[in-house]
Amino acid sequence: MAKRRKVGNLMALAVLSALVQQPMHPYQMASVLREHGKDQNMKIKWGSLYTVVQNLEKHGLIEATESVRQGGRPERTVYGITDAGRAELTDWVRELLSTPEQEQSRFTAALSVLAVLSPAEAADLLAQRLDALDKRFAGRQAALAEAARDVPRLFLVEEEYELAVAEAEIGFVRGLLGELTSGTFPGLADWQTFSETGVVPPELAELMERGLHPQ
Amino acid sequence: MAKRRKVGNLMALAVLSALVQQPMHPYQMASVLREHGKDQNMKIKWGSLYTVVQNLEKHGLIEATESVRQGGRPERTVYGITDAGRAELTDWVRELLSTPEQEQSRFTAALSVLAVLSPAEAADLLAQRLDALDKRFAGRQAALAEAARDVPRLFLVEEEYELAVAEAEIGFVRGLLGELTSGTFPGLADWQTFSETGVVPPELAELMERGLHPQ
DNA sequence: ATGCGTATACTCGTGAGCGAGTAATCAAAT
DNA sequence: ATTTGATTACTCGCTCACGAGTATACGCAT
Repeated sequence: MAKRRKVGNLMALAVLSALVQQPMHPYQMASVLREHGKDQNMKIKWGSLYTVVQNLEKHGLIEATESVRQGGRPERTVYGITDAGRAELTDWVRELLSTPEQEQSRFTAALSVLAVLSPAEAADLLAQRLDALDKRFAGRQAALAEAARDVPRLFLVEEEYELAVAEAEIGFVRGLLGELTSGTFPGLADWQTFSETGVVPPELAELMERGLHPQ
Repeated sequence: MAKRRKVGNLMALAVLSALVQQPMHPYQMASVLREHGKDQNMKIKWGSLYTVVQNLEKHGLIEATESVRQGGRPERTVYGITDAGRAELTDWVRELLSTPEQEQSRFTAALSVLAVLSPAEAADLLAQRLDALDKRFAGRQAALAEAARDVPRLFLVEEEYELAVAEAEIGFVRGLLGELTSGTFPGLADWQTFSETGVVPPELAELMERGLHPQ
């Protein structure tokens, strides 16, 4: 599934959703997005913003409505969403919502090459991560609670989701770290000797040959 | 933090980790990665693979050791990792492991524009997602259990992590869906009338003006 | 012996993504 | 009065990612 969108960048989604409210010029989009806390999850890349706006216009999803100049400032082109744009927006949301897609996280990548470090160092680094995760989580949770006082849930669900996932990551890291520090992680001794001497334990060597995930 | 890597693509990490085992040529890297189930999380893009290998060589992290031709096949260049490459690998893993970075997920993006759909449709789509998630989760869990019979935990942690996160997502979606179908989601009535009539409830209109996340 | 499908092993062109730079305006400070 | 620093508002050009295409060889059937 996941048909190719004319404009695939997720920033395009944000732009379309901003323009549904009212027409605006690119820089204003950025401000609005920032106000709505979208920049928390998605850093605003200036290059992308203007490229995306161009592409959206090229594909008729938005259109330049007017071009204002105030003072000696560079001219600002105001864009509005078209019917095609509105259609694309809802269709896109429908797809994103209904069909999960496995995305590659950097932490997953790190875990998949965990064996290049020694167990002790891995534990140390995981402890650092856990610390950072805990702090960040507390902050975000507080901010969410604060916002929930006057913003309806509907506009906070994405943050709730992120926090749910963050909590799961914290749990996982805490668990793994616990196993490493308590020494209950299975195969810890083999990993230890391998990292010290570079010697691959015999039962592992055989696995290397035939591949880890045989069908 | 997160200093710019000379080669930033995560496929480079996979390549380096493959070359730590033994020198090989690009196509073999792909095979090895596929055998180790890396293609599950990270689809192998041929263009990227060869670009990444080139870049790694350019920056001295790997080097061409020999160039074999067998039969009339195109010549295969065999690459080995350098000391600089080994250093980069461990340094990179250290960073990835210790410092969390918030990544933008497509589902988060979808949730942040949830209001463009009607509550009923949102519920319907979330139900579809939940279904897909459940199926995929069961499959992956079974595969993990199967693999765990002869592969050490050390090489399965990344899949355990993914499953932990997947479980959290399932829980979140199930919860949200429940609130929508049972009607207990706060502000559901407002959302409903807005989606039918396009009328923004007064207490919301005011929020729009001053921004959702004021500092 | 010849055709056909599949595995091997890349190459190349396109286009997307983005950081760093630019330049004007405005407010406050010296 | 003018220097400084922040805010507004973009532009440019490089790099990177990647899909689709290419071409050869091998095995198996006809």
